[in-house]
Amino acid sequence: MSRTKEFDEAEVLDQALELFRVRGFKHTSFSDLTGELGVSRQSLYDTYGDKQTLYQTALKRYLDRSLDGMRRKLDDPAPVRELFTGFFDALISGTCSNGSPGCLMVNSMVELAPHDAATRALAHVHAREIEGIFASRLSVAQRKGEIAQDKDPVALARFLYHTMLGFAVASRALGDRESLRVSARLALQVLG
Amino acid sequence: MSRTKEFDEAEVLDQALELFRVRGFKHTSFSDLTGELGVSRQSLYDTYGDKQTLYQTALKRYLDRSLDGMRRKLDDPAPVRELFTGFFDALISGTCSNGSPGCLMVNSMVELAPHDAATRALAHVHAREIEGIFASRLSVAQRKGEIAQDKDPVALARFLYHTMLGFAVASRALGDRESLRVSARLALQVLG
DNA sequence: TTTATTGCAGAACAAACGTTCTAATAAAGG
DNA sequence: CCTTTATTAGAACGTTTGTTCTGCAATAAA
Repeated sequence: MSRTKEFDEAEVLDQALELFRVRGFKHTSFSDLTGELGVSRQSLYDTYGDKQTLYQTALKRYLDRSLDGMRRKLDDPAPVRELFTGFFDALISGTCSNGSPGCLMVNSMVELAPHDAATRALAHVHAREIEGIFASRLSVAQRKGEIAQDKDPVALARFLYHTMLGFAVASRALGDRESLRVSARLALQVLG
Repeated sequence: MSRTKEFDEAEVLDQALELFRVRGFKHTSFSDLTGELGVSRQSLYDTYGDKQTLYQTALKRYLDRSLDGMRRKLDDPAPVRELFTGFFDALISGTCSNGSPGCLMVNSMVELAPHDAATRALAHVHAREIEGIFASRLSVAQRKGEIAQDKDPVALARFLYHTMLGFAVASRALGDRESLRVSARLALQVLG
């Protein structure tokens, strides 16, 4: 019974995500969304709820996808230094790809986290999970003797996370990919 | 001739700056401004121009003040490592002080730089100047033998700038001051 | 004290916002 | 076919936005 949707639910969600990523939450109006996505107002509301809910859904999707990608990329027996070098290079090429809209989560952390509890919660998940992924991979490396015993994998992980945040800002506002790659090399010197 | 203003022009500008810093540009309405600043709409317009101009003026003021402060703090013959450690600690305590609204420039880089040329220009000034301040101080240290000859002061400066950006985001959204201090120590390991 | 000029308060404005209502449309089951 | 249910397009809603207009108050010079 009933009519079928004229658009792909997941695909349109991704388009909305991309729009939010480029323009931010407040700077993206509902008219922008219906215009760019080619979906009517009512359909958006029926499918995703109001603007805030849509944003939150997109952000959650982005977070999940990011974490999955990171886990996959770091689940590799290569030497840590090489591994993280490649990891950061990929991140810089990706996040900083043409037009460089940066990272939706970092953008949200700046625009919304201080005033929206849900976003703040997701930001904390982002931090905790990525630090966890980094730390566990660094621990393995430490057991294999690739990293000195006196280093704290958790502290190293946090540091790498913080530099990641900086890269996201730089790529969005300055977009100097090459010097970010150089910075990544320097950051990874902390591994010893 | 004529009437005198009932408010201090510089002081109110600082209040506006602080409001923008906490809430961002789009999330701060003109009513918010008149309400919190205790100045009438018309007076704000007469004194500072429209909202965008007011923001830009505040941002420029913030930038100048920041750069001056940094120059002053780094104009010190102490050993670089100590000097930068103190510098970052102060920055973390300041930017991350209670409520931690972060850095107005970093917030602007994320919210406005991609779509506002004037903000983007100020962001580039921010980057160039701070990198310059860092680099020149690092060069002095290198000449004094505090830093190995094979290191590139400009690359080091850029790296430190990028980590600074990350700290601003982390302090705004996560507000974990202590682990930022630990990260700062790790970042400064690149000095050798 | 008058006059000229600037500052201020609040009403008023059009435009844009997020959201909802209304009516027409399309598909699937009977 | 008809009925039912869901989807859609577009008008409409009330708010809020940034900005301006209007009228009055205060100051300093003449």
